[in-house]
Amino acid sequence: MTDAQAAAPGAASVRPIILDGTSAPTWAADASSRPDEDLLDGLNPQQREAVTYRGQALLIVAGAGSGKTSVLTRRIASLLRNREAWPSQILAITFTNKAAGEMRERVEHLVGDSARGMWISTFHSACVRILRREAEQFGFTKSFTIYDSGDSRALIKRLVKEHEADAFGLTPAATQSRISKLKNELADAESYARTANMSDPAERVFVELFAAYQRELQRANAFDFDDLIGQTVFLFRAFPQVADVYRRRFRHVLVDEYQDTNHAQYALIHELTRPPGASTGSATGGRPLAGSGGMMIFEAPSTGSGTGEEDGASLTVVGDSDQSIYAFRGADIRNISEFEKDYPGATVVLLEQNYRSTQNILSAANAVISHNFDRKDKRLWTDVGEGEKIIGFTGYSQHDEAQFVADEIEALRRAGVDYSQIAVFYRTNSQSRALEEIFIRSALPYKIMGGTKFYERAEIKDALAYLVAVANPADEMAMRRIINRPRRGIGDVTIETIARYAVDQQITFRDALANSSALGVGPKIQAAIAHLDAVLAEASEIMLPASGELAPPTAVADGLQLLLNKSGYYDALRASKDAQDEARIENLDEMVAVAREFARNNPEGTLLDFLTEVALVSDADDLEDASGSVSLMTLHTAKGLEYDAVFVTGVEEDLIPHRISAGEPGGPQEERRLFYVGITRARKRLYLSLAMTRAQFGEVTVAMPSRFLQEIPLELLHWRQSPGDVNSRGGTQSRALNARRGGFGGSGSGSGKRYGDDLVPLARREPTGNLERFANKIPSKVRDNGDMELAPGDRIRHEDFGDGRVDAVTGEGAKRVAHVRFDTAGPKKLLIKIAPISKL
DNA sequence: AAACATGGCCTTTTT
DNA sequence: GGCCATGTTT
Repeated sequence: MTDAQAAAPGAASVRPIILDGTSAPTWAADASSRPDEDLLDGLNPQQREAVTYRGQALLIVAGAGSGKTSVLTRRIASLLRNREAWPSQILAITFTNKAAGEMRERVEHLVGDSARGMWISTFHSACVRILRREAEQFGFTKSFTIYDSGDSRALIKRLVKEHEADAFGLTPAATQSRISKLKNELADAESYARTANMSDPAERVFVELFAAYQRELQRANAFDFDDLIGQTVFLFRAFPQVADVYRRRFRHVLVDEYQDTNHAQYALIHELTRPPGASTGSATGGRPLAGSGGMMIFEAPSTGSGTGEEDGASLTVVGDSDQSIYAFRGADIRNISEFEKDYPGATVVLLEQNYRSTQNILSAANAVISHNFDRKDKRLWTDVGEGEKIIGFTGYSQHDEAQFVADEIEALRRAGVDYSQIAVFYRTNSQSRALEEIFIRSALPYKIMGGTKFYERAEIKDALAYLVAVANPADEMAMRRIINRPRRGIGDVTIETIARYAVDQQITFRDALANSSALGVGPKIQAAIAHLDAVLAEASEIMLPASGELAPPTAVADGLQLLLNKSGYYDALRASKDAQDEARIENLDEMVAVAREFARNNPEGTLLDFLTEVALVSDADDLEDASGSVSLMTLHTAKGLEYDAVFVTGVEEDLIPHRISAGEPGGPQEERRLFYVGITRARKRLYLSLAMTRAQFGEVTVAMPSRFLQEIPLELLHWRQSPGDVNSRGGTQSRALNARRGGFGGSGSGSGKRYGDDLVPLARREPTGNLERFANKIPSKVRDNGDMELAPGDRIRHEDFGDGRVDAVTGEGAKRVAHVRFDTAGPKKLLIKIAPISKL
């Protein structure tokens, strides 16, 4: 979004009619001609109310799958269609960038181009936009850097070391999380010091660290994630006239996922929706009127709306306290539960009808969540019918469990369910590995959502640090990161020499490089420094042309390419013998491609825009679609999404509920909500799976079924293989060696309440095998069958599945896939290159 | 300064 | 099982 759009009509001088929302909308008498009639099609009465209600404050309590996104987008569309608001007067906050993109798309679909100029973004993105404009007001520049948690951890680590804070038991991680929590409460080092017990030396050191951290951020012209929100609030409070600009501008503020807002975000919303004008009093503005034929007519400024004062923006929040899963990062459920107190006169609309899931899935969800004692009772219902039973499965190991998931996905696929309509959830990111291994072997297309891996790779962080060094020369962290990458023979001693020189001369670290001859370092090192300085200077000419000029769209990509080439970064990787460095080159090429893609999508995008996007949209998956692939993600990432078929894996004690949260106040309840969120993502089919053993950092541990499983009524759940089946004597057989059970093997024998019992039919079991064998049956060494020639009819032997016959071979080269019918394990697809198979 | 070896720690979830 | 920090060697 450009500033030109941001400054669309109505920003300060023009104000459209705000309907008096205490009673029925003004067009109610003439329903037939209202321009938003079609927006109400297919909505139930509560949803209609949520779309059409006009007033200062509206809380929409939206149960899972109750159509809240639809309601929210239609509400925005109706404001626009009825000419109650200009696009530029709408601020909609979502939780993720992905959700923001989808909402924008849906609103555009409803109202077309007039959606342009709306702010639909996350809290963080919105605050960046505000801060970039206003940074000069309080000691920053608009080219500030955004520190992600990795960056701030690195900085804190350095400070902890410098302050020798570890002697007081302050680890970098603990310090970082404490600072983050405090910032979420809008505390700073001074205000915290006033309440802290300063006779405790550890407290004193912490306060010192906190203050030093904040100083360093300011010096580097940088904000961390929490600052983006907190400093915006600070800005609004310290400069009311600045705040008023935004208060006048945003007349309709809508916040999704309100149950997951923290105090700082709550305060921000409060500041934004407060009546403007207290500081300047010049509350004037023309008003556009809805004219026939879509013409806008502007009324002369009038004296306000009755009271003589301007109202605050109207606020709409949407949330569901049963889906609050971010307390760990400061989300305060009271924001939603006390909304009516915070906004007297607020109206509440309840959406309880679910349009997503079958009754069986909903009943299970209701049953689980009802175990949370501290909630208002709310029951989701549907009229789509019972649907399939929930399928349970217990694997012998995480790989066995993963194999079940893979097999079942193939079965769904054969039954006509598209891969893109299937998702696999897990509690912790590390669980994805076992699934990935099996999926790769099974040639099952998948996509990991939300894992920020790409941008966390060292080479990508290096590339970004080069860009930051150009964009924000004050950022010493970035400079320190790149100064010896690639190796230039510049070690700690030289770095400290430069840093000292910079302090002495009162210049930045970056500028100190320009005086390499004055540093008193050896000639080789001096030349290396001068070269780096020259490369950075050349790059900034490309990416940051002199004021007035506009950089060409390709500037960022070109500049990055130049930096990587002339710095010697590419050369160093190419010269390396390490096989991994080849992949690093590919990643960097990918990074350049991302920059070019960005230029295509944002022809006017600057280097800063690019860095902002990368910092805030850091998971690349938000940008790509997952069409044709199964989606893998954590339960947290799953919030807000829905799929025809959902697998919730690792439903074990110590995983969900996670062992760390078990002891925390409110922890088990939050974990239950997390499980609830997972369940309610499913439209038609839900699978709950677990493993009896799980390898956690080398060690194999025995896992117990999650307590949450017992909260699901027996009749809703069909165990394909229950925990009891697996625990029974003789039950340590690998599933892979068993005949395919085809949906009747387990026969629902186990129950959620009889784990470990021995009363399970054993007929189909074979007597061999032991637990260790299955604990980790994936060899870590890379296998390469790339050359194996296979043709339909060939007999093969697989390490786990036994003998089978090749039905067909598809794909090319490294991606050749064998379709094999195993004598006992049934049909499988195998990636030939890596499958543990041999020809017979 | 760089390359290599060892030992400790760990893992919750994310903008 | 892997990351990171520290220590040792060249």
